[in-house]
Amino acid sequence: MSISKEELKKRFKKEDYEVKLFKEMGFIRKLCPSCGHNYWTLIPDKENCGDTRCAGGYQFLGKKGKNLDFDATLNSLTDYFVKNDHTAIKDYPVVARWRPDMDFTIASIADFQPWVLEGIIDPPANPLVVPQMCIRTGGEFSDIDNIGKTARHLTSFVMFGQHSFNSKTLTDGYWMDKCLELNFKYLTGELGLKPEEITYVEGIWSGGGNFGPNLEAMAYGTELVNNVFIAYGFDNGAVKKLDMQVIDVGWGLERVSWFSQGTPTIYEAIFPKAVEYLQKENGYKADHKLLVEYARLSGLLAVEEVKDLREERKKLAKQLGLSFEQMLEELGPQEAIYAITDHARTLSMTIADGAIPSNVGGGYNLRVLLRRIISLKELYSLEFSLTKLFDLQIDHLSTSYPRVKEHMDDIHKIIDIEVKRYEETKKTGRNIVNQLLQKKTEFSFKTLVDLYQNNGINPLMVKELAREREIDVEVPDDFYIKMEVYFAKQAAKRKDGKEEIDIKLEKEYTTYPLFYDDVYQTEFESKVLENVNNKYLILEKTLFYPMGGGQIYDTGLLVYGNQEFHVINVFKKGSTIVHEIKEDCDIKAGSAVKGIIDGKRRMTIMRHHTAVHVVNNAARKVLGEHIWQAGAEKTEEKARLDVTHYKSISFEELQQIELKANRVVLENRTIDKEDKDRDEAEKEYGFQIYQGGVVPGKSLHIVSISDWDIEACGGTHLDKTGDVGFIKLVSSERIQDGVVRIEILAGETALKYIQKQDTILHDSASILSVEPKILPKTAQRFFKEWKEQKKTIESLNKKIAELQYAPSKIEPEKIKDTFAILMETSGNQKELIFQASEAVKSYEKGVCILVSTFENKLIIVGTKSPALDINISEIIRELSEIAGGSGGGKGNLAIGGGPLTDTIPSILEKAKELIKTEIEG
RNA sequence: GGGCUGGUAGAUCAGUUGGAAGAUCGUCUCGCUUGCACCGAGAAGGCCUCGGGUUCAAGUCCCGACCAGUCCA
Repeated sequence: MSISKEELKKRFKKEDYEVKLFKEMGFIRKLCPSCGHNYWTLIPDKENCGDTRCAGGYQFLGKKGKNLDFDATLNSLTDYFVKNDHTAIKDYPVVARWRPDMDFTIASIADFQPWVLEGIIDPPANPLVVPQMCIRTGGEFSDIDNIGKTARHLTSFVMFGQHSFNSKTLTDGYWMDKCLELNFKYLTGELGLKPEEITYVEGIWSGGGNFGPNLEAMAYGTELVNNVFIAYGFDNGAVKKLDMQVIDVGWGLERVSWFSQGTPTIYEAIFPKAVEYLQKENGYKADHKLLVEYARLSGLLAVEEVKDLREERKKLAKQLGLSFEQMLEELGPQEAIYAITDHARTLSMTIADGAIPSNVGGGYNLRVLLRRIISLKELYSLEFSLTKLFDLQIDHLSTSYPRVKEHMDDIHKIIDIEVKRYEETKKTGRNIVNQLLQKKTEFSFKTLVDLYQNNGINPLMVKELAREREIDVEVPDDFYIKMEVYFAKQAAKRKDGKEEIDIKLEKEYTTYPLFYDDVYQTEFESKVLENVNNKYLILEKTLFYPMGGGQIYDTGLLVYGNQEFHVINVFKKGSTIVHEIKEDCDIKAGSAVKGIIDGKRRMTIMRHHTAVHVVNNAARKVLGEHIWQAGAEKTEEKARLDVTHYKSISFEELQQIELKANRVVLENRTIDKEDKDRDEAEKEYGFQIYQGGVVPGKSLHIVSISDWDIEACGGTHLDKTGDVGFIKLVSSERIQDGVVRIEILAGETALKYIQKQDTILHDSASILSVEPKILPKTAQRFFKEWKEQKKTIESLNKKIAELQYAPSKIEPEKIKDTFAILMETSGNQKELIFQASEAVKSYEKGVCILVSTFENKLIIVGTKSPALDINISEIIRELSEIAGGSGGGKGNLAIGGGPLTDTIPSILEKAKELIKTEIEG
């Protein structure tokens, strides 16, 4: 399926790239001797393609162009493209809830995958532009460690998407000629470049099984924008033209802004205030000349090719006439400042859109970012206020992305909690390392790996702590790389969505969903459109709700003449609703059938579903604005709702949520349901409607509970909140860091649950013969008494043993100079141990073997004086075997036993014999 | 999504091949000393997270649940 880039390259000839613009302007095609790519230029004797490495680094630094800051760049691009017949649409959240395959939005085209690109729904406009904020915390573009060192990489950036869609039905778009014309006009007209300063480099873009030509615009040693034309895909190994051809141009907004300002790095071009704040607080003044020189050359860093930049940077230091150490000392703090400001910006953006730092998924990347901020701060002893830093970045983002400011409180709160958590981790880490240091002075590689993987203590922390005790711990230079080798990479098994039942339909039908019209209806009449294998029926219209949106399917009957068929599963295949029948069913296509759904079951499911919507907002009201739905399930038995939250929900909070939810039920609010155009709905209500993940389709089923909750939801809902009856929150658990699950019951299931709880309470109270309301107090009293009495018994037993086994009270048998006490007694194992040790205490040479029956088994305990040299463990083992068990011990004590309770006499007999043999011979 | 680690006194943690639950700090009492980590003597404080299983015997071994921490995609 995948073909190498080299092979793809052969498919594209000069003609495939020679757009109208090139012909009209007289661009000529040349081959770059440095990188081997073909490129287009207006200068006949141009020596190279103009890409960073070919041109010897960035040439625009220190050169002021149009001087557009972040927001001005955004406006400039938007205005230009709107003027040129594009529609500017609202950006999508950076948390990619509509994409099960990714955590964060990583490109503007991601907004339209999969449904638009697959032709299932139309794009919101065509052509369009979208200022899409994207998050990239690693992967093929840059390692997180390199942020700040490369002058150009950010973990969050705006991909200003310029998209044009072309298919049989989408005819308003444009293709390469127009795209390059627009591109050229923007670069020359708006950015003020001279035509001959621009080169276009030919390339092949490929991704996700598709590919196409692309032309990168270069100027002053930097790539400004890549014009990608997704035109081809594969069909059974053969190349085919795609039904939907898309222009995917992602303007790197920050890159363009940086270019126009010519600052040393992208960071001071985009968020100068935050960078300045950190510099000022620390009295840090970078050597500007050095910085510019470094930044110019930093473009040459082979970030995309190697993970570890160290070797590359050593070469760079040499070019700057510095030793590597000197360079680190000069630039280290500055690079840290860049990284810190970058990370704060990304955290602000992501948290605003509902992400939470955690230990799984995308949340983990956020945790790493925050921990890096703190580590870098400590490493360079930087002084600054985190709050102020975040405030500055929130401000910077909020001009163009006002929602960030709206979530300012959440951002501060979540950061605060996460910082505290990190401090806890470091504290326990310190304890563990210090304990290890008391025991040993050497740390093996394995120990270091364990500390890192299990406790989050990185090797440098170990080294640091060891140094305090003047112990040197050797940390390999390439620790992290070694570690990866150490753990042969476990192939991550991606769970592939859901198992879809594979049935072949003659064609795709659009089943009319009756269940939206009147949700309380239970009977309908319809016509069979197709019967597959006498097992699956397709109807013209149906009341049966198919599995989807976390709501379980309906069950019921289909009646044909006097025959009844049970519907046991209902699912959607495209726009067709398929009914699975339990019995063999030979109803022919075209027949009229009557459908009856299990109304009681449906009603329960609807109660649960509506309850989930009610609880969702109640949770938001109680816990905070950062609450987003992270999953839900509604069945007949119960409903559950997963929401994003940074800690466990307390019992009190759960009760508060329950109270608020039930108030909404009692207020009997109206629930409106309407189908709305997707763009219109998004525009009107925002992305908040996508609580349950995005539902495909051009139009959305919007369910709104008056003044409470609005969601795009394909499920069936009640007309009034009062119909829910009553909501009971059963429990909450933290299913992972950052996500809590609430279990919800509604209506009769809720009542039944309460009754069950009531029974438990009633039964417990009657056992103790108390009123239920004083049960806790009574339980507490009993528990306390039980503990006290346990202790009393223990101390009494000790006393009894002392008295009972005093030398005056017992008559030991004398074998040579040894006193032997062999007898049956009563008590549990612990009591026998007391007794036996008490018995031998008074003798220089004594041995005691006690046997007791306890819980239908024999317990045998033996003790001896330290001075007596016999193998007590062996004796007890032999005796225990008589009882059908085994035993053993160590030192002066041995314990054993067995199930045969009638063997006591023979055990005592044997005991005497064994001891005699041991002592006498 | 895939792993890994841990849960024992109020806190921080020991606990050997399964065989009598421990230390340090803190608390309390007494003594000494007027003091901001003083010293001495003593005491209280444990459903060893929970539920199963194996065993004569489980804090310890096996399975499951819950809680917490952590690493990687």
